[in-house]
Amino acid sequence: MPNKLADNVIKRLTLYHFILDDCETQGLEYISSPQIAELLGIDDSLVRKDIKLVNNCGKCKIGYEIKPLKACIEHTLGFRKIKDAVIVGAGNLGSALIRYDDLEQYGFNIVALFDNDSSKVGQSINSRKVHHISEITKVLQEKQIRIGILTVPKGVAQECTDILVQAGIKYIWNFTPRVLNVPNDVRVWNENLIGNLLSAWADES
Amino acid sequence: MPNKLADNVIKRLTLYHFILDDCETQGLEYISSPQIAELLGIDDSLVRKDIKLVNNCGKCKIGYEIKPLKACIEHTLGFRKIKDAVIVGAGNLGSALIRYDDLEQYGFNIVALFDNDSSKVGQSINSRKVHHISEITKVLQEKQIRIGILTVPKGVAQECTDILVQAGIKYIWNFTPRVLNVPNDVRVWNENLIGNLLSAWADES
DNA sequence: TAGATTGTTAATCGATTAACAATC
DNA sequence: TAGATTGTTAATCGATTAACAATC
Repeated sequence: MPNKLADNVIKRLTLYHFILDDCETQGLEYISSPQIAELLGIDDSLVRKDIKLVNNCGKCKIGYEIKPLKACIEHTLGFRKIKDAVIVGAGNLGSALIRYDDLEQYGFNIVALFDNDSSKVGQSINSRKVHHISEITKVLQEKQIRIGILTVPKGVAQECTDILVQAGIKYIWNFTPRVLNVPNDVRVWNENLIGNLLSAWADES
Repeated sequence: MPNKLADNVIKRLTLYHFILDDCETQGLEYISSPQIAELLGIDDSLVRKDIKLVNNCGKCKIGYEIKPLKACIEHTLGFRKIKDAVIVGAGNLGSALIRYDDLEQYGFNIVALFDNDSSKVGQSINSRKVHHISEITKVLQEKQIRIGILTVPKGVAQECTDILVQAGIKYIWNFTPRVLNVPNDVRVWNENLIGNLLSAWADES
């Protein structure tokens, strides 16, 4: 990534990519910034600014060419670069994520799952093996994995985090309703489903 | 909700609630704004400002009393108010969400699921019935439901959205990698898992 | 040409951070 | 008292919006 983009920009670029992918499926060739802005309820000049950051140029009166713009976003956000990750917690959410093919399409490769339930250990979900949590250090170090997805019950969230940190994980995608305590060199993304849903719903008086 | 709070504030308040819940489990009685700020990597004055918005008062030198603060956040964000919702798409993600007990704890009550796969229709998942998508208008209007959770394959996302809108849904929690086209009076929250994960990972050079 | 669109600068807006008096 | 903390105002920072010349 050339210069670090702001989080908001990355999220919007991802949404633009969804739109472009959809347009491409429909066989369209061009799209304009007001069209994108309208779909997302944002200002069209913001769309143009964002697109400028991925080094794509539009054409006056016509807009942006869909295929190259899509490729620019993919390149800038690193969709093509394979990012290995593991899932800790082979429960419902963990199982759903490993079957969520879109993750793979955007470059995230789930290598394995971990759980402490011995009835799950040894099984395969979507052709990925479930290991016992005690094997985590071995597997992570063998495969040099830096991204961990945490989908365990909240009661063991911190305990599992400590194990992940110990094993050398640097990015934790946290689906538990818990705030995790980690060293400074580990980055946590709190998915915070509850907070997102509540803020969407907060318009309701 | 007295005055509409900013989305960022709502998300932070939810994270504070996670922390308070954890502290309560540990039997703690007080917590200070620098302690909360440290856990979240934000400024302590921001924490105090947020807490002021839910009408809770701290004590100099001691901090905030955990139980009442937790209750204030619950009241302001409406955790206690039951919010009925339906899930459209009884696949892996939909099935995982209906089994995700934390949603219920924060006041979201999933009433039913809908799918077009006749092998799923009639079954129950976590004691909620799976209906055929054609029944949606009937069920929604019967139960006055305004929140829909969309976990269908992206190819049918817009089609299902149109059905939801037709049936009177006003809030859509969108888990598909698609931007949905809706009328002005319908609010969409794009969960955008991909964008969130990419922005967490974007530090990596 | 007239009109729609891009690219870009300036202005605005809102959110976060810094600072500090008041309190216990 | 000394020190830690709250509550709050002012300053800063960054993100979004408005405006408009250039382009086709």
